[in-house]
Amino acid sequence: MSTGTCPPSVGRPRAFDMEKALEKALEVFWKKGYDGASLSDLTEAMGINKPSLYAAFGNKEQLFLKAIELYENRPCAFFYPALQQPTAYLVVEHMLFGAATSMADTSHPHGCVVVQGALSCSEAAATVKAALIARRRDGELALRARLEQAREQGDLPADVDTTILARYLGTVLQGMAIQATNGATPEELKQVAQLTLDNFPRR
Amino acid sequence: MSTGTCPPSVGRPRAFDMEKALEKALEVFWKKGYDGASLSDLTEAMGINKPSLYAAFGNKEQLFLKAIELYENRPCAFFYPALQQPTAYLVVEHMLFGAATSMADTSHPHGCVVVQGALSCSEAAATVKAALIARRRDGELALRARLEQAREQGDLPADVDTTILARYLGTVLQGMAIQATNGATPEELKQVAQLTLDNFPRR
DNA sequence: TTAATTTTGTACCGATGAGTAAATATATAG
DNA sequence: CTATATATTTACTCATCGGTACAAAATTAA
Repeated sequence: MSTGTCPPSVGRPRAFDMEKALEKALEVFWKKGYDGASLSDLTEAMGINKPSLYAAFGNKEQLFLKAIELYENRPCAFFYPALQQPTAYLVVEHMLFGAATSMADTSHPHGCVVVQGALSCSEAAATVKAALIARRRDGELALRARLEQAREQGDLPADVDTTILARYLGTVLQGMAIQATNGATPEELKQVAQLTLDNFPRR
Repeated sequence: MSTGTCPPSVGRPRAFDMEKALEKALEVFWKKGYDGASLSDLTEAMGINKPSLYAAFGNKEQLFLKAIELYENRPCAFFYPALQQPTAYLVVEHMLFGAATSMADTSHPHGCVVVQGALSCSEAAATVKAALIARRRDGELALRARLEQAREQGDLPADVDTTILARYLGTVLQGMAIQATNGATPEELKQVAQLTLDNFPRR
């Protein structure tokens, strides 16, 4: 039962690049959301037709989930890599400015697909909505753990409540996604990032 | 040309309360978003059938816009009333805690329909998306004007950039809407509000 | 060459989307 | 009572929705 991503050795070879197609699907979901993205939108952008899409990715829901996975693992992703920074301040600085840069980048849709992919949505999107909420919570928990580690190492004041601080930072980051869809420029988002950083508790 | 909301004196009287029906429509749009809310969802919640909806409200798009208008004028709206507070600090305090209370209130859908009603959406929703963006920007501009007035009155430090501060506060408020759809409790949102307020520049 | 296997293109499925035509019901004006 | 005006109900329109059946095409294994 080798259900991996490796292509089978026998049979007609796939005529398109799954990764490229998934990237295109991600852009559609990012721009239009799960409910707003139709299969026609998707197949057109991906350059394939429906049977190919279903054979390769399952269905619309699974395609969305795979697109989200790609989103968080792409080179321009900013959240998890920022956690590797050596100090809490640098972690947050990288995170906030990475968000400002990425979310207003005009080479792809504005904002963050994890925030806006299925926020208010139909019942058909309930599964993907739950998956996105879980991703947002996981991110917040990972940030909290990183801040807690910093606090224990004396890198943050001992009286800081890292749960609240992580939730606050998640709130600002998620708000920046909305600002980006409002049309905020990278500079405007960076001003928000800087103001947030100015208030960040230092050792 | 009296195209007001006053009912005509002749003809069969309307059998439903337009305001009540609009309130129900608002709840549906709030929960499901513009794309995710079907006319069946709407007519079922409103307790009327489609021709009545179209006769009374025009079409889905106009119904949405009227629902948004109702949303901002309802008694539990917190944004514009907060601007009436006598000091910048009190304005922001009322705004943040009003948001924390309202957005996690379980008597209606979580979050804010102006934020999440049409964030990522289909082309059919382009008009309402633009309308929501305009509302968010208007709110931010009104807050900026209030902060600027406070600054001129010496109620805020003279070196405060009210444009950036208003954008930052708008970002936090919009992020709180996302947190609310994540399932954050009123208490959790109030902790974010308090932390934001702790950093607010005082005279 | 033949068999087995997988992808592709076309053409379709039933369900649902937003929106409406037309008949009926209920009111007021004269 | 009659005429007019508006609302309601039912049944419908056409387009699109997500998803699939089927046959042709393209590959490897034997």
